[in-house]
Amino acid sequence: MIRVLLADDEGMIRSALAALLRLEPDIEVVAECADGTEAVAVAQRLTPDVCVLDLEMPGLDGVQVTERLNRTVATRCVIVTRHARPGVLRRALASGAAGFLPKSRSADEVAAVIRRVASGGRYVDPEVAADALSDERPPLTDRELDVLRAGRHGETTGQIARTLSLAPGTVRNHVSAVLGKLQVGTRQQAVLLAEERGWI
Amino acid sequence: MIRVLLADDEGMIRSALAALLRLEPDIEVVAECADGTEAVAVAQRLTPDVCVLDLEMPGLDGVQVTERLNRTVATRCVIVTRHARPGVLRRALASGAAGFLPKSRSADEVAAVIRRVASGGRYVDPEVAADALSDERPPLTDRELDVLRAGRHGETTGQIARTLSLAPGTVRNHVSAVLGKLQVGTRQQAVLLAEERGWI
DNA sequence: CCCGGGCCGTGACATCTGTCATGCCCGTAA
DNA sequence: TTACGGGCATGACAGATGTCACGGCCCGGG
Repeated sequence: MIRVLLADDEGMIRSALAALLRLEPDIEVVAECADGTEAVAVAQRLTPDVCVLDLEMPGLDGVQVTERLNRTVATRCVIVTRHARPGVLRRALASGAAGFLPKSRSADEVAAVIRRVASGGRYVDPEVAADALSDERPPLTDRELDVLRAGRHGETTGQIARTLSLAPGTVRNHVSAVLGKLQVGTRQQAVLLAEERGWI
Repeated sequence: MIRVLLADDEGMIRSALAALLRLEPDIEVVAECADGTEAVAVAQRLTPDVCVLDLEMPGLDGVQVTERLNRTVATRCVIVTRHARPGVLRRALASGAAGFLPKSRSADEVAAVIRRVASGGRYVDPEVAADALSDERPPLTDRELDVLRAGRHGETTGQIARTLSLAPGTVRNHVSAVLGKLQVGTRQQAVLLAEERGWI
């Protein structure tokens, strides 16, 4: 019997998956969680064989949950996400995830991936993997990514500068470099593009 | 037997719901669609009793699909969405939807709502309805909303002005009014807030 | 009728943002 | 060691953005 923890902030898909998985004779859903923090706590208590984690969750996201669990619990994590971009896959694998499945795939595949991962294997969606190999890796430097992250929600340059302890001019310069590399004209467009590609 | 069409661009949830609904003895899933345009075409051909439509879809969104179907086919639409805000509910009901269900609800409820709608009733999620009554309606004027929409993706003021056939100054003035009303400091923050609240 | 209020459109002005040239620091190759 | 390249930080400058005060339009109430 494979003991599974399910974490997704979207109740409908979480309960639907749980119901489907309960129909499988060799799978037992031992917990359902609605956010990352809860998932970590519950997983540490129950030590499920496999954790199926949504990437986008309030509190800790799927990648952060995976990192913590890999350091503390003997469990294997499958990350499920709506935005299946090469950058996201890279982050997921770097965090130690054993499986990666876009939500564009059918629900049937979840059980199959769980079995594979539970038996010690790994699973990465072939299509995203192909993209990740042909690959565009972020052409941005660390500091440039920092600036984009700090300016994600339309923060003013001054605010970004304060959060990063920089002079406003420096922030503007990083932004300028980004705009050039990404061939866009606005900070907001740069942020949207970077989110789109899973760089931040 | 209630004949149901399911439309959602996220394959995992679509297939999961379909699988669960097929377990219900009185419900038959006659079609699954991945975008709005397809949903309209298929619904016109099959005339299902109930259409379950995701709000966020490529091509036509759930509200637009509902509008078109209400003009052409004898079917009833349930709109399902991840972002269940009063503004969204308002738009959904204005389009003639018979049901409104946030994705935060459990998957079990879908079948219940389908039955209710199929028998001529309406269903609106009580929690969102309460929010919509206590109500925050957009404090923004039509033109201000136009400007926000045109500037959604970080477009420059000049571009916005051109798409709306306005002088740049006018656009700036509308933006300024919005920033004041919404108590934020940036156009991007205003856009994010308006999207958040379902105003655009 | 005339007035007031709300919304729209516009231009002048101050401020903020992006561009550019520059200097610093560090790791590496000659 | 020296020279070079890359990333980081900064300030001066030009252009875009937001603020403000103004005038026109329409509608409903004295």
